[in-house]
Amino acid sequence: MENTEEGQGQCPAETLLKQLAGKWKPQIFRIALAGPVRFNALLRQLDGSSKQAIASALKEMEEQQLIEKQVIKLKPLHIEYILSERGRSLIPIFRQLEHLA
Amino acid sequence: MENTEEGQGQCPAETLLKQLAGKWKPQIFRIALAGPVRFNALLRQLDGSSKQAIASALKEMEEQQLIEKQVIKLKPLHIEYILSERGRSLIPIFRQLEHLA
DNA sequence: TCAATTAGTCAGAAATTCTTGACTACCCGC
DNA sequence: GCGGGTAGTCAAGAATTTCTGACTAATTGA
Repeated sequence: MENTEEGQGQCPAETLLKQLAGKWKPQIFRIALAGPVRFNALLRQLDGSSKQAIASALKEMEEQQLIEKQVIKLKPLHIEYILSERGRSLIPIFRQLEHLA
Repeated sequence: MENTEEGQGQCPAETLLKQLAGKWKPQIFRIALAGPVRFNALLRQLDGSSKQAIASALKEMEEQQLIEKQVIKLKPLHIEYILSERGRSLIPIFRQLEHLA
């Protein structure tokens, strides 16, 4: 069944939990805390991950404005992902989640 | 493949996110904030849910000590689910998740 | 006794998510 | 041109999660 942008409007926390949770998103977020990340670097760091899963996680996180994509016009053409302003605003709650776990 | 208690030890936030996120857990948590809940009441409130999904969400949340099960020995034998101490300790972060969404 | 409500469990199908491997496209060095 | 690194996309199958419907079992009221 197609879930055509059908929102879970009753529960606001659910929205944010969906954006942060998932198989790879928490780790991507944690790594991005330390600075810009690149696609293949993530793939190497996240053991057992796949291009597809990383690409789709990054895409969703970009759509939800957690991260931003930056094209670095260098010799081999790099693409960096960094936390957006909204992403940075979630750092405190992410830290709390880490401490309360 | 069996995921035999293989932990995502690198990312502590992931642990908590997994416990709170999911299709029904955020809503169950939110409803439980207001007071004791019962199985069939949840089923009626959570539109589109199924016994199986609610039962398994409650079971997981109980294992993770977010909620507690209480048998009320009354005429038709009720079972109430209430937030445990750990569950109550997560209320502030849940509220923050709601406000930041 | 029959139907209804309580709280589930179980098996099978459907939906979603993830992994694997092949492939594209650009740039660089040899 | 060939191999290797950059960043992906696509299709197919596997794994996981969820829904549906049938069923259990105890209690209650008619």
